[in-house]
Amino acid sequence: MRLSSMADYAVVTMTAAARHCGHARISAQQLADETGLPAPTVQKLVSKLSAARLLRSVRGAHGGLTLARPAAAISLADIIEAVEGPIAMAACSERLRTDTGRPDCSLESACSVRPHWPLVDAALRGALAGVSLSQLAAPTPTMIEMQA
Amino acid sequence: MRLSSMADYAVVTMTAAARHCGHARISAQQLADETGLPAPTVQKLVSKLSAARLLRSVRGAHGGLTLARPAAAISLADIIEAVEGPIAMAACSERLRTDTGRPDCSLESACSVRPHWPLVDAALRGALAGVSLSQLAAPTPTMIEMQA
DNA sequence: AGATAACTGGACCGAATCAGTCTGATTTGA
DNA sequence: TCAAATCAGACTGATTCGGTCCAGTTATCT
Repeated sequence: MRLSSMADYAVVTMTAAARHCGHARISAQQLADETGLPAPTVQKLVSKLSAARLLRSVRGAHGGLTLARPAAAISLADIIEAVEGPIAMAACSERLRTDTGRPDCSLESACSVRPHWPLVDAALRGALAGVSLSQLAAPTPTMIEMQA
Repeated sequence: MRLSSMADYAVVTMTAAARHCGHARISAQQLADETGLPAPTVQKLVSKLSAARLLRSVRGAHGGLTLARPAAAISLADIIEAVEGPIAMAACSERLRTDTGRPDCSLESACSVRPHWPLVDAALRGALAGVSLSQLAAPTPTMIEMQA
């Protein structure tokens, strides 16, 4: 139940970017300086975040990064999925949607827990989707309401 | 956002134990046979689950395991925390409650995201606490409602 | 047009965590 | 007293992950 370090850093990076939204474009190097994260790590992160359409990047001299959407329209679930892939608690629930049907869990079709995982995943994703980037960027913690 | 294999197996093991609740005590070996998991792994799991007061173990000849509480009173959050420790998304939110205050994240007090993690953790835990073992043991998936 | 600045994508390596196994100690019932 | 079964800890091998570096591409400024 812990987040990977990369996903953690991604949240910090997006929060830093959100503070500069509306101002100028910000470079990956600048984000690294502000967050204290190593520059190559930030570069790797912004690549994934751009591919997921959370950041918009402008190349060339005086290029940089901006949020692709307003901070209120970006959720914690978006950020985590951009870096870690789809939210799936159990290995078998991830395979349900991705691959060839080749079994790796010895139980497989006989597993009674298996059909329940997608519902759990959805519940978890709902909780994370209820937290917006603008809430995370706020200096004072705000109430987080859960939604179905 | 993925569960560790051990936590995954713990859910499967608890589900198997729930199906025997009310009947006789069941041995760790029996659980291993039914779930298809290696016996030493199941032993390690039941140790943790017993320490967390989710299973009650009876030693000696004709000993075995039973649920410590009715399946409806055991939540997915209980099982996961028994195996993985407290639910904490970010490393720093775990340290908030556990240790000496020694910093390992270079941002520390200046980190603007930090105060928000406990709220996220609570939201996530709430979602997992809403899923009971009796729901997981049911052959047909049931609706999972979220609660604050 | 040339040079510079910035993002893009991949390969690579060291380290830490984790899954799994084994062995010995403890407890209970016959 | 013997046998059965759980309990607790250390150990090991492998997989994954964090982090870095490099070459390539694109756009602006002089």
